[in-house]
Amino acid sequence: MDRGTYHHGDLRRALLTAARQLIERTGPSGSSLRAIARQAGVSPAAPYHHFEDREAILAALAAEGFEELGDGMRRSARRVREGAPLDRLQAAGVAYVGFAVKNPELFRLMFSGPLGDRSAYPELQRRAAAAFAVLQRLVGGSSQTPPGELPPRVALAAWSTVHGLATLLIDGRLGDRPSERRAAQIAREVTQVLGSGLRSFAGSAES
Amino acid sequence: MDRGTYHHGDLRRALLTAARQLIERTGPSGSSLRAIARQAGVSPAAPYHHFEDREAILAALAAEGFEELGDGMRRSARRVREGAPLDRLQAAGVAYVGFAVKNPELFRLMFSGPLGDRSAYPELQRRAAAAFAVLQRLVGGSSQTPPGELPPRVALAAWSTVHGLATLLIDGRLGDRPSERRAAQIAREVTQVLGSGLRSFAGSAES
DNA sequence: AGTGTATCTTTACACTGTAAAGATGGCCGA
DNA sequence: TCGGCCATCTTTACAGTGTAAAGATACACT
Repeated sequence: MDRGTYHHGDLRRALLTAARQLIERTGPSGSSLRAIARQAGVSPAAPYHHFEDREAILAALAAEGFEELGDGMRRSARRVREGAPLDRLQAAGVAYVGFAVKNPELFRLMFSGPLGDRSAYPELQRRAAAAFAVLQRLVGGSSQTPPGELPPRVALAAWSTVHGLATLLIDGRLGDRPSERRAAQIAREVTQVLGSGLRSFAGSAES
Repeated sequence: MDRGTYHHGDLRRALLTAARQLIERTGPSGSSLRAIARQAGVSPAAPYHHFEDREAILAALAAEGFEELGDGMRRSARRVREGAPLDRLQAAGVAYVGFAVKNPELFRLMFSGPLGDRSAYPELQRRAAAAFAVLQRLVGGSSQTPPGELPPRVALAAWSTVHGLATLLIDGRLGDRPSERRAAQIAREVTQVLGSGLRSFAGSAES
């Protein structure tokens, strides 16, 4: 088969990498459909044979991002195998923030991106849920929440904290964007505060 | 004097309210400069006499948002005057989330909005810092952090948590966007987890 | 080899942000 | 009271955008 070796040779892939370069270099405003096509060396209308929309390109990009984010958290958590469960949760949280600082524009796209109706991209939702499930498993919840349901409050608190810190950092709301090393340090400090809270909840029943 | 009663009668104000309506109704993509001008009943080029840019309009809108956000937190915190400091902090956090759920598009604009170089709008930064100072005061820090400096970790953790929860909620990442009442309940639950963490930190020295 | 069809290009249109030049009408000094 | 000034708004124009429609190209399969 080897689909994707017709005229250009996997233009779909080429468009995605072009888009990723552009979005990280010039922000979402610089990654117009035409610019992406230009970067990939094709005409402005060529992408329409591989994607519904300009939005669809961005949605595919975001889906990739969620995949990487989930992988990163899993890897980090596994590296502290000997540690307590909370240490593994913290490692995943630090990885979460690290991903955001390393790919700020992609991260923005993945969340508050210009994707209007998110339910139009089920694949995107699926991968986003999978990324969150990593955190949730580390908190101790057994299975993943079906999309649309609220996760248990502890997992939600953990997610909120790292997510909030990540967006505050990349939006420059805490001063100039920090280096990855510095970001990791900040993330450790903040998650430690949260960890104290989680420990207090260890005994209580969850609603 | 009464500046702003020339031909149209305070077009600047009219443009801002038009923009606010549009952004909340049709998202940021629907609030083009031309659409704003149309809604205000003027020609597409008229806004340029009151704002540098399309971005400048959005920046002014965001600044208003921060003002309202800060006021809302202050008001909520003051209403639980008899409560413990942590209760007042929680009230402010719930107000933070409430504001986001009530004005989702404005909230998005205020933070990860399409404002490229945020340092180009010092007024915006000033008001954003003022809003954060409210949270910081409630945590117990005495004065406000100069912009560019990292706030003490406890205040940062508090901010991160409510901010993260707010963005997760309005981005539909936790299922359909909840009602204001439901959002407040979720916010209370999450901030309670955080509160346990803060209590544990009450005695430690802060770096 | 010949044909079908996915892929890509060309062309076109409505829309965007914004620059430049012209029109309008309220305000201030005479 | 009047004349002129100048802020305000409009008109016109241009480059860039997303995307629809029709035409060209070249691979794949019979």
